[in-house]
Amino acid sequence: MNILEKITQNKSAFSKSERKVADIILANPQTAIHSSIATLAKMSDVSEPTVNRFCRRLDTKGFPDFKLHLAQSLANGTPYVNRHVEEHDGPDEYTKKIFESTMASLEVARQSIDINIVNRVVDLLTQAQKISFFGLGASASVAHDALNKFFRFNVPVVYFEDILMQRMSCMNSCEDDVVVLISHTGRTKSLVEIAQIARANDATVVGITSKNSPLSRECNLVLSLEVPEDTDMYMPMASRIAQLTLIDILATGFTLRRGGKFRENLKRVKDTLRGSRFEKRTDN
Amino acid sequence: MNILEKITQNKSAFSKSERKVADIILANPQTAIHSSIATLAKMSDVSEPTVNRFCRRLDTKGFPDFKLHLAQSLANGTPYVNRHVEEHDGPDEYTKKIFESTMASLEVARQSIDINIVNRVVDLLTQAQKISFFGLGASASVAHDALNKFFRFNVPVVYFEDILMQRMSCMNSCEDDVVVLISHTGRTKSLVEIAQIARANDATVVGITSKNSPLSRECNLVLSLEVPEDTDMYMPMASRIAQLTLIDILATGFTLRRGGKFRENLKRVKDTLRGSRFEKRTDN
DNA sequence: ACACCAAATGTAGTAATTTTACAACTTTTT
DNA sequence: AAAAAGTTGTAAAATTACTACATTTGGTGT
Repeated sequence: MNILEKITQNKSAFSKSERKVADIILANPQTAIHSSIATLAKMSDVSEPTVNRFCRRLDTKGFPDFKLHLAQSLANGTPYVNRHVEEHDGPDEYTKKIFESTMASLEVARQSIDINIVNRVVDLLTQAQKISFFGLGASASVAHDALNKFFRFNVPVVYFEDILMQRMSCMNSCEDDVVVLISHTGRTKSLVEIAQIARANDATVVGITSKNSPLSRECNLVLSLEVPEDTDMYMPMASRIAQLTLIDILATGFTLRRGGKFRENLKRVKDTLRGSRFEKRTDN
Repeated sequence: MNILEKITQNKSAFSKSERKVADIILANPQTAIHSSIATLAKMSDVSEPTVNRFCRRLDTKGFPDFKLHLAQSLANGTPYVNRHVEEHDGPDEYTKKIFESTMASLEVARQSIDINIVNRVVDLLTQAQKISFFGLGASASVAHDALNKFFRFNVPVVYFEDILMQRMSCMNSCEDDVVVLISHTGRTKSLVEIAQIARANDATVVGITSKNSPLSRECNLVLSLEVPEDTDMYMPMASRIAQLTLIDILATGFTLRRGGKFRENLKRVKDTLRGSRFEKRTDN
């Protein structure tokens, strides 16, 4: 995707003159996007068609199209080509990289989401008698967060960390209940079992998990998030952020569906917290 | 900076025909950057010079320059100008808006972070005898997530939801303990009290909270995150994502500080989970 | 070492695109 | 109601990018 990355990668496949062009562009990409093909050719000390051929080699339609791609790469705030954290990275580098990769993952997640399913899940949630959120490990905190959000809506909402409690809760579920199961991989055995139990008791099971996973096959509805996880760190990071954002979306859809008066009620819930807080000074 | 925002802002200052152009571009910016001035003029049902004049009114050098700016704005992940969810928004709109506002908030958060403090906090954490993560309400799930991450590092790590448990834990803390307190507003009374208790017992208190808040004044180190929160929804959304990303950064810094061997250990922790999961089919 | 072939590069002309200059039309003001 | 200011479109000019072809370069086999 990123064209600057592409240039450095393919550099070896370029010809001598094309490499001249590549060097000039990499050295000063900001100037490149504001130059015509003629000036760029002169700067690189090659002919204009060479610049054009260079652009095509990078799978762009031509020079103007190349400039567009380049402009986008520069805009992303991704001067750093590699978003993966490396051994020798200092705090400034890994901070930058983690922010950038998180944002990039959100972008990917956004594109992978099926709006129709979002809508249907919101439908289900608004009509539910009881809503349960279950997840294990890293996804437990996501379920925890969902509890916090939906609790404000004054609907019966359930969350357990303990798998036995989760099972018991699902055994007692009935037709108008919705069980939301969260798992990045969708391979956690006990969650799959819980999905089965919930369905056996006529509850509707919604999975926030990956497509074609064992868990997804047990769900009535699957909100799949295809998030590239940086496996170097051996920790779920981006996937969990995407799940949380999805929770935000469901919660938002929920409040919108309930209408304006409902939102006023939310405000009251928030105001209730005031007693537990220090007042904000009004002099700033 | 962002040209799409600029268009909607200046929309009232435009002439009738220019507004036609603005509408077409706002409706389909992705198409606009790949069109010539002629096709865009035809789509907007105006003449080519009108499009050109439109571009100049937005302080660009001309149509190609305008396309460059537009491309950059789109790359930034900010196609829709208004990121605030509104009453009448459909699922596609609020989904898009929430993703975009979340990403935008991360960008703001990134810029507000003080790398030096990140580095010092990582220092503290690597040297800590015991690490505690406490938060209440929406921040509880962030603390919960931090527990999940740091637990993998094989360091004594503590997390409680219950404020009495939090207090007791802090009373028993000693010099080499680090207490991380998470609160978006920094005005939650009991958390401020916990900070005081922890400090009285010689623990180092790190706050993930906003600058100049009551909580921040009680901390030894403050990682301040200035995140614009969309208060219309009366729910913490973006702030919490930023906090989680910060936790990711601290965890990453922690593993990097500990070196390569430590990371192998992490892999083993992850592998241990395998027994509780369904195997991934290898045929895809 | 020379001839030959293929790949690479440049030249010059062509096509597409954008911009300018000016004329016609609309709207507003007096 | 006429003039002025502002807006929009037409057509030509200028810029810019692209194509076809010619030349050069570098490598390979005899």
